[in-house]
Amino acid sequence: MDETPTGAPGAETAANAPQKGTVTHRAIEQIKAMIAGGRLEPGQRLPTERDLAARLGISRSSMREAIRALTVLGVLEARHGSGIYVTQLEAGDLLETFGVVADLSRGPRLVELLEIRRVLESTATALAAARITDDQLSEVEKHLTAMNATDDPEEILAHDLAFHREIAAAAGNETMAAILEGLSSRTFRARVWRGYQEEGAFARTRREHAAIHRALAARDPEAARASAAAHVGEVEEWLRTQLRAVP
Amino acid sequence: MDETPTGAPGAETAANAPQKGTVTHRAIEQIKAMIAGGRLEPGQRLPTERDLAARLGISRSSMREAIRALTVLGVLEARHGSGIYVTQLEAGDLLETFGVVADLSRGPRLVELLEIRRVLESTATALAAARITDDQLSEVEKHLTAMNATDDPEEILAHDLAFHREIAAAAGNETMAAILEGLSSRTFRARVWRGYQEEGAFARTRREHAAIHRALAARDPEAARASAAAHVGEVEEWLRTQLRAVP
DNA sequence: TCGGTCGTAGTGGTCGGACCACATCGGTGG
DNA sequence: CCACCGATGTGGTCCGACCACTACGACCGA
Repeated sequence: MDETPTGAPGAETAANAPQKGTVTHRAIEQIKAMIAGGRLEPGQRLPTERDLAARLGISRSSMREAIRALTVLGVLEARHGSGIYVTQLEAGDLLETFGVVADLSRGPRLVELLEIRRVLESTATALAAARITDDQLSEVEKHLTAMNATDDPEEILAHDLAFHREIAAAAGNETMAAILEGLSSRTFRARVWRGYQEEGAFARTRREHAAIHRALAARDPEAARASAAAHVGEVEEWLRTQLRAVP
Repeated sequence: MDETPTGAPGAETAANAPQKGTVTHRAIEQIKAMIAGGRLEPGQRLPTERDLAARLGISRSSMREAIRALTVLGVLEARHGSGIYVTQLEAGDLLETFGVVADLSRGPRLVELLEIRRVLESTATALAAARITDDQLSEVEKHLTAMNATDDPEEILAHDLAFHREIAAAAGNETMAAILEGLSSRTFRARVWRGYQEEGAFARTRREHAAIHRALAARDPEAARASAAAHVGEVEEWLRTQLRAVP
């Protein structure tokens, strides 16, 4: 796959790629390649930092930077005193960084993100309407009633998040659920939500949630898609006018 | 705002976390917070590694790991000999890592990713049908004809990618375009595409591309959405049967 | 004066070593 | 048999040195 058996008695394995970018970048690519190539399975333990560094012929410092980067990306997981492991490479592991995108985006980007969320959320809700089990539905209802039973913004937000999370989970596409999770991350949600709810949108939000739940209970994908799209669309439109007013 | 007059373990220093996780993790959060809080603008130059390390009271090594991680995430950009800068925080900068997700996903995850691509691609194509300019349309046509004029798989793939890239760009949602870009990254596309095209799907692909182009030229969003969904759906369905056959 | 050249200071990139904090496992003694 | 404890190995942190590159200004020749 990547060997270059050209002479070179000294170096054997992995000693290819002349000198692209930084050595750390090279190390990152090597490890990613090992995983993509199946030489490292999810959950498997890697050699020690010192070993890895020696194998690629770089210092431990540089190797640590590479490992740290992959850790932040959700590809690796370092356990102090134990070792370095490949994550399960589940959607949740890898897409956690999606929240960073949402948190650092501003202005027009926020609207774009909401547009994407509208598309995905409506699709997920439609799928959920067709697949949701009774247990999952009752879980959704739990958060719905809890959300309507309090007026503590923090609590409302928490149940709101859980409400949509349950629906996304019921859609059966973990990757989609993970992305939606990122698009609803605490900070992102808080930034937009705060202003939105301050304008007395509680009642409207409540109606929209009720409509979504009704569609789910009726197992009506079309109604579910429409109500979810409208729900996100309301926030989206509000944000759009906000940006127009205060550019 | 947040001076740290050396030492003083008593802890004051506006806005600082006690001692969660690793110091590197703390540094990452601090820098992210600085950007999210507007204290660091896109394109702005950061203090030197040595300075930053001193300010947060950590070693340069740890600070370097933090910077490296943020660099890989597309938040920062290090220029050898010059300094460290905040990226423009455009969709492309931050979502580059999305390609990693696509490259490392396997099995059922691949289908999920294609499902997401189908949803987003069809939406983007529909939007493009309503907004595309004549110039952009001719650009799309260029890649379409070039794609049909050769039988070199590599070249076909390149023009295929460009074809969809142009359409995504015409949709006017940079973030969506960036995500789709990641979902069509070279390696991801190559892994799925290769097998798909080996089964003589060229003709079918050609027809589907023609249909998409026709819808765009007619400025017909509905037709565009349908043809794009069908296009991705074909690949998706093929992959689904593949996984069923060889689990 | 103008233009290019060359030093030099400052920056990120790399390295090696040292020590600390924690997890794990085996042996020990009850 | 179990609880304890120490040894060992691992990642986490720090330090100091040096290299490679960039930026900028002083210098020199035309």
